[in-house]
Amino acid sequence: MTVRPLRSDAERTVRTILEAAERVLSRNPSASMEAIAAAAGVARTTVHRRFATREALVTTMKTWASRQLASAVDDARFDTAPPLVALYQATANALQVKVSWGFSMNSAPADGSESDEIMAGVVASCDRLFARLQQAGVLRDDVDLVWVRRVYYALLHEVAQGGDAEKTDIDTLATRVVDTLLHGAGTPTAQL
Amino acid sequence: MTVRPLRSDAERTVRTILEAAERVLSRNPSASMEAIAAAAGVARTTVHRRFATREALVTTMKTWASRQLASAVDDARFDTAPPLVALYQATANALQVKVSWGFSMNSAPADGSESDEIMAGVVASCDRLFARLQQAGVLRDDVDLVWVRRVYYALLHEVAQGGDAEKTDIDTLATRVVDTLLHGAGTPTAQL
DNA sequence: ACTACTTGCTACAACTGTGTAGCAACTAAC
DNA sequence: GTTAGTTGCTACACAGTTGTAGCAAGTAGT
Repeated sequence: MTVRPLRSDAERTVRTILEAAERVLSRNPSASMEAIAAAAGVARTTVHRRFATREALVTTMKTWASRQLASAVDDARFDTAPPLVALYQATANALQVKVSWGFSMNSAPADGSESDEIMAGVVASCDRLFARLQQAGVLRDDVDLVWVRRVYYALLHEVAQGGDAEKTDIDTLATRVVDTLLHGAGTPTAQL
Repeated sequence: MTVRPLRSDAERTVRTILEAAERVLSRNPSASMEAIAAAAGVARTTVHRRFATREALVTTMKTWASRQLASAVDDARFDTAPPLVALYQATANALQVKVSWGFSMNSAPADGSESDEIMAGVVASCDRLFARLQQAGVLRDDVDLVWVRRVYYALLHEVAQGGDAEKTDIDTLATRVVDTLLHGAGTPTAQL
């Protein structure tokens, strides 16, 4: 159920396994431990030495990914920088994490788990930022901020999963997300 | 691998199983045949009588769902109605299908399968519609139409999955999707 | 050399899921 | 009443996955 802590260069093995698991599980969420071990270039028993159960492995992946995302958000100085700058920075930073850790970030974490709490914290930061953007007149007054956040997450997801994530540079992708979130795809005069 | 066709009221059983499978698999994509049978209120062997293998069941679900989506698109008179009307209609119709058949529509169909071809046809119709919208001046000239379609799909997905899908009426949801797609959430003056 | 640590390998037990077969019972049609 | 069709149930064979244990071998530090 929990990770068995070992010594020295085992650290490296753990990282290797986590990255391989992310690679494999993002393609096939129900891939076997055997497949993960093969991708990591280690024996299946070695994986079990580090992660007692499959569940423990996945939990660790989620925690690991959520921590990286939290760092990415912190680096954008969400609460102090001018809101539009923070939004752009956070988008670029989050994309970088999301491209490499898509599986771990998309599968919902267990209630009360560490990753659950971290992700909830990120959502809270996000909501605060959008509130600031609305007060600054960047977001319309009549939009539902929860909906805005959901759209923002969906756009991040879309851009991170799309095949262009590897070959297009982060800034182009981030610009696309923020621009679409703010202005959509229509002309200003287009009316429903 | 294929569905075994039987006679009379077996038709009803098949529908029951398909709907139960959708309900169960949308919550847990790797749920067992046992769980699906239980949800359908039949014995597991009965499921196997209709669908020789698990794969056959899923394939049938995808085909079924994609046909319904194709109907929904046809009903919107994609190619003849004024483009904005068609977009709104198609959105409302598609949402109705997507809410009840989320699993079957989201999981990628096998290459060359019937559902694959149907879904490809829907994408083509969709792209034609967006091209017309661009020519009509509804969509900006500088936007990438492929990106627009991807955002549109993502918005549909978001709205159909969100908990509000059951209790909010379809027109409100469709309006939300189209409005967000066209204008985003920002004020016209907001600049990146 | 000795020790601690880690790994690969083989083997094994337990469990789960899948697909098939046979049989008794029920239903509707004729 | 007979028949065809359908279902539930039990049972079984088979595959694959998970988790554990033991042992030989390799590496690094002392």
